[in-house]
Amino acid sequence: MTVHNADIAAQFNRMADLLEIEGANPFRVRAYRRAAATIEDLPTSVAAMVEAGADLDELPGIGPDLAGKIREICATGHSAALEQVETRTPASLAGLMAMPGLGPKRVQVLHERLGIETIEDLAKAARAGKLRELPRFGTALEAKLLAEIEKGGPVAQRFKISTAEDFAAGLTEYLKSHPGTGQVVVAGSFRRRKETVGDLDILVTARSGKATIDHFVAYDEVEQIVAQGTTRATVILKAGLQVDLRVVPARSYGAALHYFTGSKAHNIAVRKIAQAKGLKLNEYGIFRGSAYVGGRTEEEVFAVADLPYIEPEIREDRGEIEAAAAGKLPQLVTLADIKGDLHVHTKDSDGKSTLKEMAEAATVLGYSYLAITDHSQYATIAHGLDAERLAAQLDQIDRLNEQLEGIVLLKSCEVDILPDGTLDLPDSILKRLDLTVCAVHSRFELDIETQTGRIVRAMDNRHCNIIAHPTGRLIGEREAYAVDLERVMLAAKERGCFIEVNGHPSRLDLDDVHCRAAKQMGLKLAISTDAHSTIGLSAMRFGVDQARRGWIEPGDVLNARPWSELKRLLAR
DNA sequence: GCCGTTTTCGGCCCGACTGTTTTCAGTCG
Repeated sequence: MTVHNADIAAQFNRMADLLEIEGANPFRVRAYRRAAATIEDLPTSVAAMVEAGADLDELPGIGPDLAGKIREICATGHSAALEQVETRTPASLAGLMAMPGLGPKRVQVLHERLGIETIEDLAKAARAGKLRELPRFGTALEAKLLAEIEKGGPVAQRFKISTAEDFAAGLTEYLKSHPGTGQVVVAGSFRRRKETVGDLDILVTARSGKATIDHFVAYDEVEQIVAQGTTRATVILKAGLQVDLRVVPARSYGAALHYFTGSKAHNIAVRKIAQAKGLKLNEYGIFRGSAYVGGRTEEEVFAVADLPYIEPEIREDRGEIEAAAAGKLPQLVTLADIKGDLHVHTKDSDGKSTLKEMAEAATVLGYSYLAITDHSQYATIAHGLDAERLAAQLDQIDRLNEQLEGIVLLKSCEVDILPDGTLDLPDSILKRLDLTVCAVHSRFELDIETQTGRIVRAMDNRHCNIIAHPTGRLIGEREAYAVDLERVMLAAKERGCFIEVNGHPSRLDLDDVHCRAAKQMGLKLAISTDAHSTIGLSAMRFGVDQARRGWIEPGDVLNARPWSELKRLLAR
């Protein structure tokens, strides 16, 4: 039995939900949620830690009690304490809390007074007009819940960062067009550049909140106005994306930007520091008593806590505050550091653009090299290259390089890792390449041992340089295949191989947590786009964002180096 | 349930909006 970190986190989150419904000590509830978040963010397997006899108390928010529950879940798959709670409070009630308008108190009332346990029970009671009779329920809430259920219930839809960018751009422009509007900035997880966002949090400075909000809710993409006051409003766009707007005065801009950028855990940690210094920090500024003492810029907010500016991408309370206090913040990699792209396709396999077009587009981006990595023969559907066609392409690249100025095309290939872990092309052709990118595109269903062994075996081939999109996941479409990434990364480090951060917004593979793990083990990464056209080259920014979330610095990145230096690193 | 420059007990972040209330609880972020 494999117990995943997500399984443990799910049990702790359910425990928190059910205890909250029971009216337990809110700080106890918070302790379960905090522990769940800690475990979810952990790049190593908690089950493996338990097996190795590691001290779980070392993890933040995990004390003796929760450490015991973790060990129990790892050993048995479940927690007796949770089962105990579920005998009193059905687990399905946790699902009811996902309904907008229902929190722990109302769910408790529904359960106690009407015996409601499921969404179906809730629908029945709402249709019978029974909800309106309950304390602190009314006809408005009853109708709202029923409408939500008939719409298909709560779907915690998340949007890819690239999709969110589309909506954010249009909205930002629209808001800026309103007279009297000052700054307009999208905060929240969007600003922290998470791979997906659940909603957009937009912050605006303006003289009149009401005028700004009236303008906001009149946006032609608005489907529904969820809430509308004088300083904030919430709407749902026709595409289903929720957008929250907050209006603050200019002197609160920095404090509000910090507050609404989050993450929540980061904010709490900073606020605690301010509080310890006798100051109050909220979205309106920094206050001593009731006197405003700052908050116009984010720098002022951090200064209150004696901290330097912390980049939004790492504000997750994963050690950034301690690093800032110690003057050890990473100098995060930026798009400007990137010297070339190491994973792109052309018309020769399944791309849309020619070699020359790709080279020219890369030149425009200021790159000094571009690795051409068309698919190998196994990928028949992608018109993959066999040794003969690849040889012809290599000759063509040689000829093209003689004409090109300011950029060099690197001879490469995205070679399939076959089910047995061998590579899809013979060494006789691979040895002609400047570098070889290897990837899994088949047999995703293999068990974790076999899949991991397959990838490690591929790296045993001395021509293998970079493992592309190491988990194969497609965000919102396909789960990662079962693979022990830690073992893959360690094997890569031992063999002088590297791992890719695929910048395609549907992949972003490695994820942020494993980028950080790679850095900690001294494994360098390639940030690549997997572009299938000249337009695809622009996805580099998403890869860089993901790497930044993983604390990656230019020195950790293969393609932040000039080709002469990169070439030496690739020799194995 | 965790945690400690307030250290083994007593705290634990804070404000806006809604609906239902007639001064505020519940929810949300």
